[in-house]
Amino acid sequence: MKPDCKFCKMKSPAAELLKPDEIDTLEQNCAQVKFSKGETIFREGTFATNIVYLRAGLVKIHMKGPIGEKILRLNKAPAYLGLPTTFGDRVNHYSATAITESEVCFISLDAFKNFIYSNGNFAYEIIMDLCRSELADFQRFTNLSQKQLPGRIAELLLCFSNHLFKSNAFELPLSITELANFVSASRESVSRQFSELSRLGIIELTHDKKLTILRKDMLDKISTNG
DNA sequence: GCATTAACCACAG
DNA sequence: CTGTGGTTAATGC
Repeated sequence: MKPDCKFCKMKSPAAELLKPDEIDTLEQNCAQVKFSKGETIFREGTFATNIVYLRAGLVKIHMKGPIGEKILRLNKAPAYLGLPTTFGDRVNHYSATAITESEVCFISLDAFKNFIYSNGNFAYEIIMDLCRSELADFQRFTNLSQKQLPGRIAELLLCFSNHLFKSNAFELPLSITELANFVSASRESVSRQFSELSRLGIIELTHDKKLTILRKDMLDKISTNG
């Protein structure tokens, strides 16, 4: 699909700083693709030949661990999906899979590099973006490794509610098994934890994975004391 | 010891 | 893929 970068409403903060001639270059070096739920956008172990930008949708970033699959984070549009995997090495160190229908722009690596060399403001935005996600990751991984399971689950639900969906009611974007891979726990333990939270009246979870947070105050407490 | 936490196994829906 | 029950190893009081 032919992109229309000039008038794109989903430009990244960095791309907003590109000059008109650079936008033209971007347009000529960018391909827009739709992915449906469950489709792989790029796969661990394959060559990373493009910059991948998520302009719509929700994506999970995941990699194979010694035991099994590990979900590293969820990315909501707008976001670059593969900067570390593209600049850090020639092969992808992780995979990206669409969780909802998604729209992705593949940008030629050379064009993107040239923007970084020639446009300092652009480069600065990219660095900020990378730093913010590194800080968020540091926070998440220390919390993950030091909180007990109830705290990890509570934190995850609060994150969904506060940042991802900005609502107290939402549909769980991942299966229980995936949630377990996300918080580094067994699927059985996660399942039990949800039962427990329901039993205590803190959440309500229907069979079609619609979740409502009834007692956010309790979740906050569990997340903190985790 | 005794209690708690969470993984592993098995089996049913 | 989920949910539950039984069992078990590790850890803390």
